[in-house]
Amino acid sequence: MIAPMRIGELANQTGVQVETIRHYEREGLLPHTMRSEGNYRVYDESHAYRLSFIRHCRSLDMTLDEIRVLLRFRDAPTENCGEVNSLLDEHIGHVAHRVKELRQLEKQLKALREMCRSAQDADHCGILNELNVISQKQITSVNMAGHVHGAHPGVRTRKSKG
Amino acid sequence: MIAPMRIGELANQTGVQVETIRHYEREGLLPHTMRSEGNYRVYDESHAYRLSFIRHCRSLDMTLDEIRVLLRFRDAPTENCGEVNSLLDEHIGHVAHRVKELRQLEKQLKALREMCRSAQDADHCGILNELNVISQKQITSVNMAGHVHGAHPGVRTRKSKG
DNA sequence: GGAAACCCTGTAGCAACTAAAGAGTCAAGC
DNA sequence: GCTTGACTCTTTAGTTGCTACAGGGTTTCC
Repeated sequence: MIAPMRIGELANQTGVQVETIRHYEREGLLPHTMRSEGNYRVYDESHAYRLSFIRHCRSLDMTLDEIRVLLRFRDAPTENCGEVNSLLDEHIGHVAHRVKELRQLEKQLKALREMCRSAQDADHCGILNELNVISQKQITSVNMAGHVHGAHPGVRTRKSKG
Repeated sequence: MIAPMRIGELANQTGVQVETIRHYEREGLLPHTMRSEGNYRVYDESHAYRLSFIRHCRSLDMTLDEIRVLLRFRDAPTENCGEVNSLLDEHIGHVAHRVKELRQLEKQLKALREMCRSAQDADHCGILNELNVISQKQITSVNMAGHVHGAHPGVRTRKSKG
């Protein structure tokens, strides 16, 4: 039995925001669904699965483009999946690269932090001094090559309207 | 001797793109400078230092907001710099957190990759099957908490106009 | 004096959403 | 039968830190 549902229920079932679902439709990751008389989107279980698939890929930090490729193979089960493998290999490479970068960064930051173990006047603050001094040298040394991102996410502060 | 220069020379001296410099001015990280007769921005060494400071912080993956705070203390050298310390501590925390996340992610991806050691028909592809199966469980398990970002950077492909 | 190199402002694009405005739909209660 | 509230719709703008135009003005050099 295929239970039809509206976008709100799909959102509840999957834990994905309503706006995000509509966004995925616009982006072509979810199909344009049937509409009810009142022009509401109508979903069933298969959409829930597809959406979960997408979110799982996202939780693995894949881009929507990458996911698009995976969905293509998911939709065409007889095709050779070598491309799936190489996509994943590349993605693993990016993640590994970013890990290396961030660990280096962590080291640098901790060294910097050591410059000022206790709070003092800012003109004696080792941190600010150090940031001033090194400036010239390593600009763009850690310049986010690859595709695994910098230090700041979507910063979902979620201040909400509580 | 303070050598005045225009934006292009500042860009050359610091290795920062012209547009980026203007961007920092708009964002209030660099001051609105004097203008020449022809309405050109006029810079001196102090601007170069400030810009290098900013870029160094950026290379440490700080946000412009964080850098704004640091600049405030850099500009007011007599204030207590405890906030500088805690800003850095927080930032280190975010980076460390993201490193942990990414290493976990790397593990997951490698495990996933093992599901399909050789290319085969997609309906037998262990990767796609696995992505379908796990879907339900760990949605939002790696959900980019903190502020150290996901797997994809500004993707500066830098295709350029060579 | 004319071309090349530089600079200006303003706007739009990237990724992957998130939020909000302004309107329509639907179920329940009085 | 009418209102209230929850839900949904589309469209648009905001987030971050730039980057890349378009369509002009200025300077410099030959």
